[in-house]
Amino acid sequence: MKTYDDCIIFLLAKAYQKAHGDFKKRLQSYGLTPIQHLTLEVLWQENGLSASDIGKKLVLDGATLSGVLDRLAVGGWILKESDAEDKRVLRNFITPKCKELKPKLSEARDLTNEDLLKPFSFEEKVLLKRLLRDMQ
Amino acid sequence: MKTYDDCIIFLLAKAYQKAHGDFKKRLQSYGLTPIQHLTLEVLWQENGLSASDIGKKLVLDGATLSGVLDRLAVGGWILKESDAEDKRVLRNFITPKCKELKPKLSEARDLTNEDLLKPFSFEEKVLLKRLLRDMQ
DNA sequence: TTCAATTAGTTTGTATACGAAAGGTATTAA
DNA sequence: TTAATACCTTTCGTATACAAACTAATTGAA
Repeated sequence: MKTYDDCIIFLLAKAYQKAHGDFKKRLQSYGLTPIQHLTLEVLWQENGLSASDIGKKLVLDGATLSGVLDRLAVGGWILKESDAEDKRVLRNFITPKCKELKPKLSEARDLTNEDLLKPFSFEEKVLLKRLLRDMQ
Repeated sequence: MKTYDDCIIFLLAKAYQKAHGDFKKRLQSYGLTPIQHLTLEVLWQENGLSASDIGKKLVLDGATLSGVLDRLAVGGWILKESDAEDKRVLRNFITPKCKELKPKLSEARDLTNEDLLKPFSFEEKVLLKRLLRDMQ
């Protein structure tokens, strides 16, 4: 390991930086950030999850998610409702506006993914994803 | 693309999160962060570079680097000196303490890289690095 | 030469990210 | 039944990250 260009930490940082930046630009017109979009994605799969649930799925700190969910609520993307059985829990529900825009938003993610993987063959795409998963 | 687990943006985010977190832990006893370490690495290669120079090498925003260099100076890792020829430029120089600790700090980075790549064969390591580079 | 455009660096504002601690609620154990 | 423990969320502090606006210094073109 001589230079930062051969350092996996640096390479991952720069690859993530590019992916995040590209996605951020594509989402700009919607007023959403990448992590906000990702959070909505979890709720599209399973509406009404708590911050704790979402954090487990996305491997994200509760403190981080607290702010993300706040901004999503302020933006009218989700609605927080207190759980009747367990008063500690706040459940997060997709709003009609959010449901309506889902196809467009998912398309934005798909297009970004395609663009990012454009340099690679099918085999390379599969391999890259596997290698990244295996780092965990 | 059905779930975030097949999304390259998400996979990169999580792989980077792990690399960054592991490196952060390993550096904790030195009072350095990963990005601070990376900045020092640039200066070890070429002492006296300006913030602008470093930003070009690391593909980092000037606003970000401004804070990073400030904290490095406060921590006694670098010394800022005004350039005689161009008064706009601040050149950053490694301190003796920083030079002294370089072997230990480089070892910390190498060990983190080794740990992160432990799951892979030699061929997979080379391939992963190439794929990440080719994303740029 | 002069003045517009460019460059270097900082500051401000917004948004992650996480550790630690605080405050409220629920469960378990003695 | 109370005390200890575990859980859910928010707040605080620190550190990236970047856009935009700003000052100061330099360069380039008319």
